[in-house]
Amino acid sequence: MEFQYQYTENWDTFGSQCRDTGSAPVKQRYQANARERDRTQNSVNMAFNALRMLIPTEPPDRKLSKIEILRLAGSYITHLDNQLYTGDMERPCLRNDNCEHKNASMCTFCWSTLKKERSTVTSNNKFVPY
DNA sequence: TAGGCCATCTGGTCCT
DNA sequence: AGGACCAGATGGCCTA
Repeated sequence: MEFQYQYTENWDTFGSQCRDTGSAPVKQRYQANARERDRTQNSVNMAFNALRMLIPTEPPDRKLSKIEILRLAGSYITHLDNQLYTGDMERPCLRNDNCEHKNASMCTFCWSTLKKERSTVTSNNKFVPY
């Protein structure tokens, strides 16, 4: 492909280029690129931002990559599910034997809460964050 | 400098 | 036919 549909803010300039090349598909491709940009920015990224807002972190404004958002969201759902299962919101949600993880370790979110509550965590603490 | 992350472009596929 | 969605490619930026 000789013509590169690089992003430009100036549609007038781009339009004239289209006319110069006499290529209608070029304009269609440009418009498709613009739609895809808009979809990525306004749909995909906003969804990631909305999901990010629901994930507690320390500090709260910690920067998360998209893959981290997805992984932590999954972990957080598991955390909430565990708390719902035990019905105890005060104690850490230790995993039970029925879940896929056989070891009784503390989840990231309980671990984070515990660290905030205690100024120091003793080295012989049996809980292992996952 | 290598690796991770991201935005953007692109072409294919599916849907209306 | 045109738009939405998706995945691969690419290049730029940032950080350890």
